[in-house]
Amino acid sequence: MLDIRYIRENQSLMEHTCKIKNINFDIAELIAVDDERKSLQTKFDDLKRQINEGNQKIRSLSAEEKPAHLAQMKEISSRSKEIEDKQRQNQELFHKMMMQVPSPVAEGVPVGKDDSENVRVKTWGDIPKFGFAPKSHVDLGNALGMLDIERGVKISGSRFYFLKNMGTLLEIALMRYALDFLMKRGFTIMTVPLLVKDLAMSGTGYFPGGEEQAYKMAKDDLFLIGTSEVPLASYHCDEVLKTEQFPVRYASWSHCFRREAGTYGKDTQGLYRIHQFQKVEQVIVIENDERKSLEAHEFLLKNAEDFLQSLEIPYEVTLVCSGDMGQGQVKKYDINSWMPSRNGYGETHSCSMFYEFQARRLNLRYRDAEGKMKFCHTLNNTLVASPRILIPLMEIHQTESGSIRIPAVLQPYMEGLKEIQS
RNA sequence: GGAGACUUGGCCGAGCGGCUUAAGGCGCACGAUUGCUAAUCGUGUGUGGGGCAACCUACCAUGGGUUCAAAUCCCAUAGUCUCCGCCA
Repeated sequence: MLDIRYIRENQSLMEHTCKIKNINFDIAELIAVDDERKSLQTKFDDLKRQINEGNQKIRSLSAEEKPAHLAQMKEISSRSKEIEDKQRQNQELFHKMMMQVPSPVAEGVPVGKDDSENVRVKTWGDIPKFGFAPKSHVDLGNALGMLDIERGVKISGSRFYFLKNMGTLLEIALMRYALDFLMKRGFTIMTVPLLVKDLAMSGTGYFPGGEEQAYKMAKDDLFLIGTSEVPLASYHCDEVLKTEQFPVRYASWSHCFRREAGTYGKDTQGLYRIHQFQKVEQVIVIENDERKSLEAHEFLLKNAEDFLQSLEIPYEVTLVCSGDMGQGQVKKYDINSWMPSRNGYGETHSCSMFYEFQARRLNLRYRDAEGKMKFCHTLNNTLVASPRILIPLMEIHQTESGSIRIPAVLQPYMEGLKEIQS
């Protein structure tokens, strides 16, 4: 959500933003609704003032004066109720519209229609050349007893899977390594609720719009999180933080659930696109300062890059173009890791910067040095998501004999195991 | 799951339907004073909305309702606590 005053003062920028983000929204209509909101508010305030004044007078009136005065008061009161009704409808519409307004993009964000126009800003690592026919993670996993997709489908349907033996341990090792990694970089780690209320989904910007992608617990009005960004960023909602608390750095390990509606037939191979996965996520909350946001954004990116480098996984970083960005994002990097079986890069990380978009929705504020209330800035990035990360990890480190070499940093988390063999 | 009690500003805590657009205290900020990291006194101190401003207005868990008028009465919901039951 943005400040309506900002929207009014930057109408053409806002219209441009809708266009380049492919969001069908009428800024002029919003402003008209806001005009009505203001005029209703003024009318309502005035009637209320009359009522308050009239009420003060009642006690000092004589018995003869009272009936006439009361009749007049009734009249004003019913008028104020009418206005109040109109105001309620107007507020509802206003709020609904405000929730749809996109954030303008930061300077330097490329304009483009979809992910094909994202701009690569960096690559790291050499794309592996195998002296043999490399296997896919599915073949490797099956051969090494690490996964069972067929039975996952049998039990839960498409896009579900079982991990087994070293597959399970490797995933847990990655999660634990990731938490240690972030703790060393100043993050407070958390285990979070996996079921959240609408306020958290809306507050982080997933609703409205993303309802189809979330599993809903109908009886309880709760939603399974698709990322722990949701509970983490919501953690301080409705609170007023102190500047000494910044930067707030939270990391969590969680399971994540996504319906993947509308992706039928897409990425059906293996562990790339599934309904349930585990992730260690980074979230930062800081002051309302664009420069600090940009710094934090680079910090989050670097954490993920360093992590991938330590796992010896080649990757590219892309600056996501306007059309591929979400409604609230101001700037976004994707990290795509090399996946031999796809013969290309596949998205493994998404690093988002929001300015105050989420903080406004979450009512997440702080008092600045002058004592003024301000909305915070929020950012987030993946540190690692599994089993997707297992794709490059298994495929890149496979050997001719069909085993998988374990990167040195993970070995301590695998009781010193250096290689997964059949 | 059953029964009951409670929910007021950063905190504590008053509050017979109109003199409360919330007393008082604590805390906090600023100032004064005092021979000194304390005491005393004074002033100020919530969050939104409208307005250049003075100012007006809303907010006493949340949402409805009654009334000319609601923190105060009624209904519903949520949360906290206590007791009972069930259970890992």
